[in-house]
Amino acid sequence: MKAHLLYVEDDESLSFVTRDNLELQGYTVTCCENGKTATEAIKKNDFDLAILDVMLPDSDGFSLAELIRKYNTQVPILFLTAKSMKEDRIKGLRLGADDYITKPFSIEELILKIDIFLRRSKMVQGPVPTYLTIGNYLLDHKNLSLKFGDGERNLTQKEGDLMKLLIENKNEVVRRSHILESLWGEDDYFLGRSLDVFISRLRKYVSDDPRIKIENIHSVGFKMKVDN
Amino acid sequence: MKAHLLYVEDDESLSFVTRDNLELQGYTVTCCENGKTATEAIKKNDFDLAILDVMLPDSDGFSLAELIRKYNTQVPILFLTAKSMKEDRIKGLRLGADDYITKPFSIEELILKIDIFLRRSKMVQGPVPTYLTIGNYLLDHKNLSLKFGDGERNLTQKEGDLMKLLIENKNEVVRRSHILESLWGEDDYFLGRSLDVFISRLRKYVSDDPRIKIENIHSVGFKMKVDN
DNA sequence: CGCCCCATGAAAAATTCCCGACAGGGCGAA
DNA sequence: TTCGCCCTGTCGGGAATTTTTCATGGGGCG
Repeated sequence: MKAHLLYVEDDESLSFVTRDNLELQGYTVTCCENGKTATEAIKKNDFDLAILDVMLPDSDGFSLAELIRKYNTQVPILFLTAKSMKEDRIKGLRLGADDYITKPFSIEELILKIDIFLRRSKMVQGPVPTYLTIGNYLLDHKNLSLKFGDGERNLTQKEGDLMKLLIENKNEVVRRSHILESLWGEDDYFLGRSLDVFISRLRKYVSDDPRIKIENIHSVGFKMKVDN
Repeated sequence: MKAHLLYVEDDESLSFVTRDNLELQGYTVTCCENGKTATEAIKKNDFDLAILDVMLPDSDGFSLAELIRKYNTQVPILFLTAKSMKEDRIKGLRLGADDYITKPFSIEELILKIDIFLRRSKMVQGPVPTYLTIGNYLLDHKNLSLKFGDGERNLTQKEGDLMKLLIENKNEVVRRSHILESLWGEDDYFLGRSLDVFISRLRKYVSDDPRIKIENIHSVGFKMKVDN
């Protein structure tokens, strides 16, 4: 799914280039040259992100931001300011803008910022973290290794997967059925016993840090807890 | 819950003031003066946001950012740069930084940015926690846990379900037959005795808050009452 | 007063979990 | 191919937890 951007900018020669670049990046761009058309566009569409020039012939970016916020309190808004005026910046940020970019800007920087904000709103996938931590343990799931202090233990695939699942849901209940389905693909009584065995093994592995507990929730599942 | 910030800055006179201001804003701040201590802090803690000076005596903000990203691909990272060097900016942004602030910066602006990023990362965090409250208790039905102050107790499925039912109808009568049918699926004499046992147990669980009472309505059902 | 309902502790029953021991089988090394 | 190791799954029996049942006593209501 392509992200849909609103781009309001009165300088046509600039907007033409910028728009082109953004579309090359795979975004759908709605371009407006003044406050009036922008207002209409805002009313008609749902955007994933808005880029607003502060100075417009018949309006200004701040009013547009306010309007956008009436429809949606979440859309990231980026302001384009000619000078880096501190007052402008702060006013914009207060209104719920997420960032400002001072002209002249490099298209590369703009695209990076757009990605950052879209990533946060889940439109763009970020990379997977290399390490997961719990207490003083460090799980490197890709390499199936569990480090503690300067010690290190290799895990088997299943051990690693289970550990990952528990850490990703630390302090929350993970249901047996959920574990069985994501690790074994099915859920029957005997696999349940196998799971118990793995849990028992993991308990041993993490027993060096007394703050970590893998609690059983009777007939529901497990909860990996870590005290502070 | 307070947000926990990592702040890496080698200029002590600056960091002292900044830290003070941030703490006044209600943040918990871990302050580091060099790359070494920062590295340790990153390995040991989970932060909600990181503020990194680009220039450090023994390291630089970029390496720290890379390290942080190995543990967590989501934490917002803000860079502090002495000059607004384009190269620096872009390098930082590529590494997954979320913004940069050029020194000298106003504390107001810093705080605004922090708020923006924290707000955003909270929103992206999984679904809104499904808490039900009664008095000073907090029921997380999905995780079968009942919190009171800083204590927490795990509930069984049935206990949790019953608690939920009562809280959802707080200050209203819930009929025995209704409870039995929604928790046990049927309504006979012995299940009724079981229900009594559960009610009795829940009464104990909520006895830390004297305002909460589970009243019996003779031959009708129960009412969970909370005074003000 | 007498009957039914409720409260609650205790004990029994049912279910689920734990974990040591070990077996089958995959896989690499010799 | 055979051997041996390691991962995984199976088993058994005892432990632990949850749920039901039971016994007793109190209290409301007609």
